[in-house]
Amino acid sequence: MDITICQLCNLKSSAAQKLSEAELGMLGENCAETHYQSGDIIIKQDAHSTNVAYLKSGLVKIHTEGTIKDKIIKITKAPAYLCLPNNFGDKINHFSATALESTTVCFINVDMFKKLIYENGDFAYQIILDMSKSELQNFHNCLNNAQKQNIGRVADVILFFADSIYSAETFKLPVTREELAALAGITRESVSRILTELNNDKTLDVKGRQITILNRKILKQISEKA
Amino acid sequence: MDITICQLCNLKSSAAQKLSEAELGMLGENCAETHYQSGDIIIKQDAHSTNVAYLKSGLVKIHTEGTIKDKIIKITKAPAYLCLPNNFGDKINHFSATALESTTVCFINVDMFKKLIYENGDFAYQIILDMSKSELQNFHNCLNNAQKQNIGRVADVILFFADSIYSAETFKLPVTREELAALAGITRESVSRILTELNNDKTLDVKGRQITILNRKILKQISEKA
DNA sequence: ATATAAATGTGATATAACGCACATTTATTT
DNA sequence: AAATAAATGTGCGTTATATCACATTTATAT
Repeated sequence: MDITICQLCNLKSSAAQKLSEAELGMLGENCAETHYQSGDIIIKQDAHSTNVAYLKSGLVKIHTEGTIKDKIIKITKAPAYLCLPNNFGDKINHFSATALESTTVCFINVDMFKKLIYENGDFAYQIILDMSKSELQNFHNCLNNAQKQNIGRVADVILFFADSIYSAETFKLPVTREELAALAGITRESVSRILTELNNDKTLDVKGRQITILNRKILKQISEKA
Repeated sequence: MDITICQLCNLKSSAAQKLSEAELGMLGENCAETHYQSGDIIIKQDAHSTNVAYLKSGLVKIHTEGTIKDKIIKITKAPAYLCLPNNFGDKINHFSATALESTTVCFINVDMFKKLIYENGDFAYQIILDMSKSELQNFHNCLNNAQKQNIGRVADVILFFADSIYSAETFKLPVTREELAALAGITRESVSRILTELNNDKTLDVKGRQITILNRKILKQISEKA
């Protein structure tokens, strides 16, 4: 395993920011940085979880390979730990993670990570905070996919990219229509039809993967009520 | 706040089992035990979260009050912390918790809980383990409700009660058809129709809320493939 | 014990969404 | 540049499920 200089890293997680110089030194000795291109698999479902994955830069999708179709659980932007729950308990990866753009991931030895939790309360608390936020986010998504009709789900996904990923009213989708469908939990065809409809409405401007929100108010209404 | 004698409690959480006598003493001084009857609200959505809720005995539903209909996120059996993510971050309850039977809950001062995380690595690690398991469970539910058709969701809920709650092939549902529907994310009418169907099939024996699994193999198949 | 409310079952109808087929556009490869 | 593959859009029939309406049973209150 390569040695990484965590002390000099300017993309530390909120938890790692709580570590002492000595602890960062230990972390660096048990940490390997890896680069991925769009489409590369970072974490493979059902494999044995060997390391904690920290997404230092880039964008990934967390997904499960179902018997029939893929379901995208969520899109995660750096900085973030990837699927921490994979690393505890049964230590089997319950999900896959795949890069959606050029990304950098630090793999941290689980035992070292555990050691830091044991020894540094500040670190442990930050991890708990992270997990709490992540779980609430997941609940939100889950509810979303449970009680809305298709157009509402699509509106929600568009707003998610605009607000949580790009912080912009215009952006290029990092996913295919197929993936957008897997994220919203609907079919590719329905995504197509709905985007066409929202484009005709002048709620969105859709040019391939380039999306511009033209009427945020309406989009939000659709997301909330439909 | 009443003083509770945590040292003598024989229903300690896996995390609390890691505490020293002194720490248990502190915990007891910041802990109040409350009893609830079926239907009583334990945690109210949107309220300010003031305490960590530990479910010492009983059964509760975690739910959100949507604009139109209620959605039951999950059913939680003692022993378990109730919605830990509510207590960190924004400290607003994102969910409600309501008793489904006679239950006992210990309310623990958040600052004390935080102190224990900071000071006792074993405790912190157990909490992280708990949260990991809980999150994986939630993901499972979420996927369930995302990719199955109604009969599969109902089969899943029945298997959940049989395996995770009662560990028995015959049991009395602790919920109405309406709540069963809110849990499966479908309508009350669909639940009725499906239970009738499974009863006619001889997959289940349905007598009101008394359910007996007659053909587990088929039920499992339905749960997995439909 | 009777009255009232809540929970449940079931038919008829409406509708959202899927699945299929195929045309068309956009990427990728050779 | 040409050829191949992948991604996307769209019409149409099918289907699962919601919704509405009302009968019936079960629970709760008076």
